[in-house]
Amino acid sequence: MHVSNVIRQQHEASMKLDGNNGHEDLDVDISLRLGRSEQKISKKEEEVKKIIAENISIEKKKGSEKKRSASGLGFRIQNFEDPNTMKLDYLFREVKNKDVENTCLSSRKDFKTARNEDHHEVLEGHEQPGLKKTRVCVKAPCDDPSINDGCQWRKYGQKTAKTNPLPRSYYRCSMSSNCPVRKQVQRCGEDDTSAYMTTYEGNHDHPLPIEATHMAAGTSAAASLLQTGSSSSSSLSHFFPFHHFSVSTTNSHPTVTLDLTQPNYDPNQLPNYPLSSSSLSFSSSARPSSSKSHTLSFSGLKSQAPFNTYSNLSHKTRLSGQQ
DNA sequence: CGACTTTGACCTGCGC
DNA sequence: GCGCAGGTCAAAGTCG
Repeated sequence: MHVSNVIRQQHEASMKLDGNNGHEDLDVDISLRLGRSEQKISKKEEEVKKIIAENISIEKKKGSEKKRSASGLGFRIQNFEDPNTMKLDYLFREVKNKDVENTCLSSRKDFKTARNEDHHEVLEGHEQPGLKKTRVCVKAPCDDPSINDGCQWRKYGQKTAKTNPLPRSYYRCSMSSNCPVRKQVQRCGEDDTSAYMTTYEGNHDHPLPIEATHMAAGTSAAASLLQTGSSSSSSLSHFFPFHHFSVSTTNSHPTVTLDLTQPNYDPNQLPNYPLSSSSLSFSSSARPSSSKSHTLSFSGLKSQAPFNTYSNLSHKTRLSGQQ
């Protein structure tokens, strides 16, 4: 929503200079969703690609859409003037229309209720029976397990697993009395005190501070990709060139693992993929250890911007916490 | 005194 | 059904 507002403001300013109405042809829609689903879309990947190709040609004839149904799935950054991101929208829409075994998509009713009037909405995930919540693991380089990710957490337990001598701490979000979000923090290795694995589970039921919103957006994006069925790392890396990216399913928990301890990715190695025009990357930095503060930052990448307002927009949002 | 942490007990899912 | 292990509860302790 923040990015959307910035885009809108800059676009309106640009339109004023050009003497046009900024509301006429700008329609940026950002949707994030964190829930759970089965992963059966990948089997239909080829079919979906065909559908995408067919519909893109049809849609180009129709021109830009001013209004469209809320049929997105998972993470979606739409610039309706951008044919590349239109492809992503078609992927979501057609996957829904085809109802790929109707296992990983929310119902139309869900989208109706999730979308508000000004087209800026965070779609809530709807849990389905038989599959546990999607988890997002973030391996972050830091010497303090209490990474400030913008949320307020209350520790409710600690356990030492038999298979792992390192204790695991359990936290729940204390910003709201009924917030279901929980996280687990565990040191990555016995001889590795410089990195912690944080596992997030659930959706916040309350407004988040902007720092936490960025974090939630990043993790939600990763989880949503998992839901779309892009289960292979190579496929996911096309969407999100993270430092290191892996997907696993343990105990029926679909899990996306983001490894921030890996070196920064090389922009020159970005795959030549249409969707790279709207992607996210993760980066992290640890301040001098004496300060006991750590920062997780999420930066959006933009390449080949066909939309002139992007050229002036810094997509880098920074999530920082000080203790 | 309220919020948070600690920690042993308890609950629950899963494999055998 | 049983036992194990992960996850959660809740009372007691700690801290500001």
